[in-house]
Amino acid sequence: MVMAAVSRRHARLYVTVDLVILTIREEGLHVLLVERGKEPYQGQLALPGGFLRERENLPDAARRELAEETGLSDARLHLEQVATYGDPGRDPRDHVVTVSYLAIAPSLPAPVAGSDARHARWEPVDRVDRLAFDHNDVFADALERARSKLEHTTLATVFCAETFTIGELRRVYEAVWGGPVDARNFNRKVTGTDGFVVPTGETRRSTPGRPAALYRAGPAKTLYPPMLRTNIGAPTSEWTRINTMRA
Amino acid sequence: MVMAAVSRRHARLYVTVDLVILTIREEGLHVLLVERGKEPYQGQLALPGGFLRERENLPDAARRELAEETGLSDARLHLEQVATYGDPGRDPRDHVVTVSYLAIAPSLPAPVAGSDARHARWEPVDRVDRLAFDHNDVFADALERARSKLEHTTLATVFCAETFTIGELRRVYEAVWGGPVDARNFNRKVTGTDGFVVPTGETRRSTPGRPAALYRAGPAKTLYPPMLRTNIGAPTSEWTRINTMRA
DNA sequence: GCAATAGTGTCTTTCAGACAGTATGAC
DNA sequence: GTCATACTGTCTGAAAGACACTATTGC
Repeated sequence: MVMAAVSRRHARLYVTVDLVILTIREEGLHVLLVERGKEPYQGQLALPGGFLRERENLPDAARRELAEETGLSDARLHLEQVATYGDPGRDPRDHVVTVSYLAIAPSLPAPVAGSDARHARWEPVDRVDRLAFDHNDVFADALERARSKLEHTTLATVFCAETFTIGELRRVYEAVWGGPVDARNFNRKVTGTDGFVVPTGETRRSTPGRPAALYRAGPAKTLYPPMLRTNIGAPTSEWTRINTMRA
Repeated sequence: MVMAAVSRRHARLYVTVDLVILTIREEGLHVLLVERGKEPYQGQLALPGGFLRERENLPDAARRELAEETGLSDARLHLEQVATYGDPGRDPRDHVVTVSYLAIAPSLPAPVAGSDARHARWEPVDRVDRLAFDHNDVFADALERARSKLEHTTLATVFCAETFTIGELRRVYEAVWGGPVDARNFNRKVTGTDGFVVPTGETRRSTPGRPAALYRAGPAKTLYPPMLRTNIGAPTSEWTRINTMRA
């Protein structure tokens, strides 16, 4: 615990917006990370982000950064503020306050479209290790927010394409929560909750197996009662490994 | 919707910390408000707050402001960050970013001890009307955070004194949620949840009626399963009025 | 037929909601 | 005794957890 001298002067500082962009790829839940090109923490991985500009809104800044990094704009995209980090020592150069945003995107066919893909990449969330600055905390807080929101809201549909199967939606929950979810009880809950999903009438035929009915996101935004993630702890390497292999 | 020109320059701004300090007084849930002594919004009510200082932490700034306004320090006090507001137009003078904190204090015998009580006062939450800046939003978000946290955590004990009765704890829920809670089901839930409250063995004798057993806060921090506030809508003036009269 | 995925049905247990009744004090 | 508050007990219904079985495709 370092006791820094606190000045009496009002601080005038830079504000940045950092993004925790989550998506689901074949092998599970991923987060977008960038490799830092300059000091400090040169060469280390960090969350994408940037400075708030003069006369700019916080959500606008987040959307701008998101577009710069992924090429994604408004369409079917979730963006929510998570927390703010203002430790004087979190950036060795200067006192910088950062506001973190959680972004959730549907599975992207292209990896990182129309961006500086040279230094940006999707990383499996359970491989995230030593990020620059205090980004480990920022990331952990945002991930927990996402996990929690799946319990109380219909947010999971944002991870999916326009239309999706119940199985795909269930795999979203499994990927985010990091554990298996009973398919039968999940079906009951999802189809039984008014406005969660609405059937399109179409089906999707794929490799062996019965074709699955297609749905799209319903008007409901909250889940009452919630779908609680009991007994699903940290991704036990056991389940994660098995599931990673199968997928 | 005003479209302000966004500069390309990085903004260098003042950061403030605003506090939503909740406590329960005889007549229900109250929030601490201050009357502004100067422009803008002179004479209007606002949330207490102040500027972040150089080399100062956000939580430290919040604690400092809290001590200045209420005289309360660490002891048995909940403080948590809620959200950050950065609209360029939220302060007419300058672009100021504010981080809001929710503070929860036990019932204070003295109103506002050791502070500039001249301009500070406790206001019933359902009488909060037209606050300065965007403080209506800030307040609403923090209040909703408190209401939600009572569902999933044991936070309600922070509103109480060191020892308390189940009835007192129930009145905390009723005050925060703004509706009646069934005493019998509440007792079952609270005493049946491991680590929520622990009996002290003592009782408290008061005016007519059987003495109530005293408890203190247990080690549990979360409630699983949660205690959901179903069927408790906005404080229907009906219940609020009745309860306000009785108390 | 087999393999693989999709979907339905049932039993049990936990727990919230909705009640009525008993207990212990002050007066 | 009355009044007021504290506490316990029971019934019911909603819903989650834990199972096994049927259905529809490709091969």
